[in-house]
Formats: sequence, structure tokens, C-alpha cells
Amino acid sequence: MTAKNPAQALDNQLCFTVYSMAHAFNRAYRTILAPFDLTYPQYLVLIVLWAEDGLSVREIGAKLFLDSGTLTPLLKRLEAQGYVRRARDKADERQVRISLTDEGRALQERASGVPQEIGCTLGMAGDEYRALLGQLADLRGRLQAYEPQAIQEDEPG
Amino acid sequence: MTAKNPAQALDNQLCFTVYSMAHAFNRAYRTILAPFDLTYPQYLVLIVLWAEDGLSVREIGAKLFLDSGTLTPLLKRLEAQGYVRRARDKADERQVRISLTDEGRALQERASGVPQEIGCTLGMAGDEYRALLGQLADLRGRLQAYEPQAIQEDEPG
DNA sequence: TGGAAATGAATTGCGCGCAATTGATAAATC
DNA sequence: GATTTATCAATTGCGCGCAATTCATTTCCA
Repeated sequence: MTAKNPAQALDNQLCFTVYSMAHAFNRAYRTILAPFDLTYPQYLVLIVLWAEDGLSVREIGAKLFLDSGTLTPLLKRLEAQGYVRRARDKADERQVRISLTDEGRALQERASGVPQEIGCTLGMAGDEYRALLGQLADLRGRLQAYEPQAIQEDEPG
Repeated sequence: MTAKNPAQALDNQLCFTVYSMAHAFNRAYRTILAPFDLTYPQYLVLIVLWAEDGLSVREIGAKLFLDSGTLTPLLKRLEAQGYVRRARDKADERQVRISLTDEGRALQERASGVPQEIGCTLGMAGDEYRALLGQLADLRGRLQAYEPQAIQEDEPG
């Protein structure tokens, strides 16, 4: 630990912890979702649609913080797998509405064990879980509100 | 909120919060690191090297939880930018040692304002920050210890 | 010592994730 | 009503992130 700037030390960085935790989650989900031939982002889209079917690409993106550049190819894959249908909105042809197929709806039951599977991996008490969740959502909000500003170079901490 | 399985609801999911927070961090870093032509993973590699120069690809990967499939092209880009050198270890030619160039070392000073820039964005007290950090690192450990096991389908919660 | 096993990096293939652009449709403005 | 502006999805390009494979080198050990 001979870093001149302690703030740059890796172990102390919240961002790195979140970054590496996201990857750890992703790897765990990869295994758990393998029987359904789903990736974690695809599973997230299905969770959204199970709660409310027939959303537009934009509406799905708003819930998941993703844009069309990510969602369009992802949704095409879900369509190719037979889980969703993509169709232009009759009233507003700019929008594409995503609706579940029978197979997509049936998947909700088939995959109902997934959250428990992940939950067991974490092994947290309910209160602890909810407190952590609140803190993280709060942090995410502050990050998303981040307004880019010029950074001064050569300004030793 | 008509989901049959409440555990599948999006807002309650710790994994989704971590997932979307990681992206929020990434977007914030994209702006902050733009003046240095660095991505966040590239910046992480430099932090590791600033602490300990001359590590092998494998050693860097162990610290960042990344493998050669990710690191090799990333390190080639850092080399192309003139921040690091890649050279086979004389004693063990299987390993490739990564060492900072003068420019790579100088970057540590130039980028010394980055952690503060991110920290301001978060706006947390020190104690709160450390407690959160500890919880997350603990969770990451449990996730990384996850042993894949078969999932039973059709098991309504 | 010679062959099998292990190790380390590189490569391939695929799916995100996002900035930037394009093209089509709808809404706003004059 | 024609033109400008805004909105939405799709596309392009690039950099991860990781599983799986390949190739070279080293270690193990019989």
C-alpha cells in the first residue's frame, strides 16, 4: 500500500464493491437461469412484463434504466425464444408494444423458485435486507442525479 | 402490481438495485474519466498498478475478479495509449508482467481528483460509508462462494 | 528423464450497455 | 395546412465480461 493517494486504494472504494458485486450477482444468476435459457437482463424484462404486460420499449427501459440500444436486440432474442411478441402500436406507430406469449406467461410459474434460490445464497435477515436495499436505492438516486462537471487536473488531494 | 409471486417484484430486489447502481456508477465515471480517455475498468487496473507495479495478468485479475479474456484486450488498449508495457516474465515465460510507463505513473497525479469527484456525488458521512461498504463486501463474498446447484422447476413459492 | 498434468495468457463467440446517429411518426407552431 | 420540432425505435460502433478453447510453458511424478 504505497499509493500516494489513499482515496485511490481499491479496498476502500464503494464503487468497486458495487461493481464487483454486480458481476458476482450476474454469475450467480447465469447458473440459476441456465435451465430457462435466460440472461439476467432478459429475466429482468420478463419480471417487468409479468407485472404489467403490453408495455412499450420505452416504458420497459424507464423501469430498468436501459435504452433502446440495449433493449431492441435483447427483445428480439426473447421474441426468437418465443417468450414475447413485438408489434407496432396501432394508435402511435412510433412505439413498439411488447406482450407476453403463453409460453412467456407460463415461465413465471416455472421460474418461481429463482428469487428464493438467490435469497438463500445471500442469507440475510429481513430487516437487514430492507435497510441495505434502502441505502442502495438512495445512493443510486444520487448517482443518477449526477450532473457532469469539468474536473481540475493536477490537484493533489 | 398483480404479480403472483411478490418475490419477483422489481423494486424489492437487492440484485436489481446493485445491478442498476453499478450502471449508474459506470455512467458517472464515464464523464469523470473522459478527460483521461479511460474507461472505469481501465482506471481500476491503473489503481492496482499504482499500488503495486509489475504484476502479472493473473495477479491483476485476482484483485479485480476478472479473467484474461477481459484483461488481455483491455491491457492492450492501455498499452496502445502508452500507460503500460506488457512483457513476458523472463523466469516464467507463461506469465506476462504489466508495468507502468512514465506516463502511466504521471497519470496518478493527474487523476488524483477523481475519487473526490465521485465522493461528492455520493455525499455520505464517513461512518455510514464504511458500514455500507462492509455489508456489501460481505454480500459479495457470499455470492462468490455460491455453489451452483440444480433448480427445481414448477415449485410455486 | 520423459510423459502427463497443471498453469498462464491469448483467442473466439456471444450478450450486454451506452453514445451517437438515422429514419419514421406524431405533435406543436405558425 | 405546411413546416418545424419532438418522440420513439432501430442501427452502428466500441468496450467490457465471461465461458470455452487453444497454445506455450512449467511442474509433477512415475
